[in-house]
Amino acid sequence: MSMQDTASSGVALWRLVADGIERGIADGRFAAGDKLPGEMEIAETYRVNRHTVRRALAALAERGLVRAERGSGTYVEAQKLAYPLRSRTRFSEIVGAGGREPRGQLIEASEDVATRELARELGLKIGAPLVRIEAIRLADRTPICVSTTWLSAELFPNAGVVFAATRSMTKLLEHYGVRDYRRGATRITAGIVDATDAARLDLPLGRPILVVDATDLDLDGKPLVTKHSRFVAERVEFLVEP
Amino acid sequence: MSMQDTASSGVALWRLVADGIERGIADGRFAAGDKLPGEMEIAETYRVNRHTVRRALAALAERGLVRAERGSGTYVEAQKLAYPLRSRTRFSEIVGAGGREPRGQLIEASEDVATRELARELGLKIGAPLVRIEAIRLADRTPICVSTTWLSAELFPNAGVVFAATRSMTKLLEHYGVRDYRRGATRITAGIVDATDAARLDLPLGRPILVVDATDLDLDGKPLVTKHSRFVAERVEFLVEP
DNA sequence: TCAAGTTGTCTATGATAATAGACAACTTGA
DNA sequence: TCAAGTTGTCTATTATCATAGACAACTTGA
Repeated sequence: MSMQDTASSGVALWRLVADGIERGIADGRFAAGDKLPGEMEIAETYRVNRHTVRRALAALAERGLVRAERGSGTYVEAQKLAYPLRSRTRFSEIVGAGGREPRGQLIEASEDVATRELARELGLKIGAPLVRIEAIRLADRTPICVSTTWLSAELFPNAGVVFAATRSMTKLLEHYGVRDYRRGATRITAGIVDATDAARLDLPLGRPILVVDATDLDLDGKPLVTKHSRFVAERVEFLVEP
Repeated sequence: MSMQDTASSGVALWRLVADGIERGIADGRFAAGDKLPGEMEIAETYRVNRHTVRRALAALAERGLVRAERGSGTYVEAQKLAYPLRSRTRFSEIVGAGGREPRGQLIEASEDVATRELARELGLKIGAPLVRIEAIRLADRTPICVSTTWLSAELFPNAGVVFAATRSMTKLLEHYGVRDYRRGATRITAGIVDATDAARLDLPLGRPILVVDATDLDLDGKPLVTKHSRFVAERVEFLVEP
């Protein structure tokens, strides 16, 4: 097939194929990490030579949207989420700014008691009653991180139920009358994903994760919540701004 | 310059040029009937070869958006004026609805006497005194039609002078107290432009014209005026609505 | 280990895109 | 009438687009 057959549109065939695949990624037909159909299969669906498909895939790979693995297939490369670390950090706003849809999902909510570290972070006494929320955050359909959040059970009774309903920490705090809050100390380390998180993050074992410990404060500097988050390293990129 | 130089976009250069010119037509930078810049000038503005510009213009000409005239230039082809044929037909309203400026121009006004056909159309006796008005109508600066209009000289004395002043048949009738009127029988045929009309319509000899004979009636059904109009076929399109 | 399926690379061919130059044919205005 | 400017047409060259076939290199699952 030559460009004449497409009514001589002035647009190269490989570009049409590339646009089609990109649309498939954008609208979720091909999710991040998914394996695309084989080059031969794509060639057949678009009625085009395999080399033309390769040209299209090369263009997408150039932009980092897909990644070819010899002998295995071509995979949708999850674009890294640019995650600015500022005093005011809202997951939903960050994801939305990237043109993606933020989602939160409750995994588990339970009661807990403050260890010495948790007590210090939250300004409570050791053994104070806490609510522990295990949640996962996604951009579009791609898991970005799982985080464990602790709140004082006395200040935020039934916080687990509220989070399950709102799916947003910001809205949870609003529910208890917290109009605004800001990020306190943030510590970042790295590690290897464990089996539990791997399953939750849809990630193979052995992959690196970014571990973030942070405490959010109200405007008076009083601790509200403290979190222990594990980000998929290959899906996120922290931006530290001056 | 080759396609590589445009970051290998997969879109042919001539297509980009064609799209640019088309946008210029769409947003009014180039009005209908306007002469486009010369091929060389376009080539310089887009930094492409003249032949690439010619390819772009050929694509636009294929779609009827422009028309090249050897030795003169390339012109924006006036889109055909959609001319609905209803019982209430006002040239100025039809042209205005298309976003173009209607104009009328008196060519000649003279006295005449009713032939048998004119007498029948106007409900007068053969030989009755008439006013004959020769006028041309334009949309923007493009001639659309020339029409010969006959009115009773007794009912509309000095009609020629009034039309020269008002340049509108509707206003002429208003001047004589006719508040409203409607279209009676309309007959449409086609023919070839004669030398006189060709000059008036700025049209080469041999081009087809639409010939419309119509009589306008007042609200009681009494004939007011009868017309013999010659429309430039390539500039107008009659719409017959149920 | 092996077969099937995948991506990577090579050669080859024809059509199209884009460039370049030259000249013909025509229009316009001085 | 003439010069300048316009579009039309021709040849020619280079690069890209698209196709086709063959085989290598690799992964995966049986």
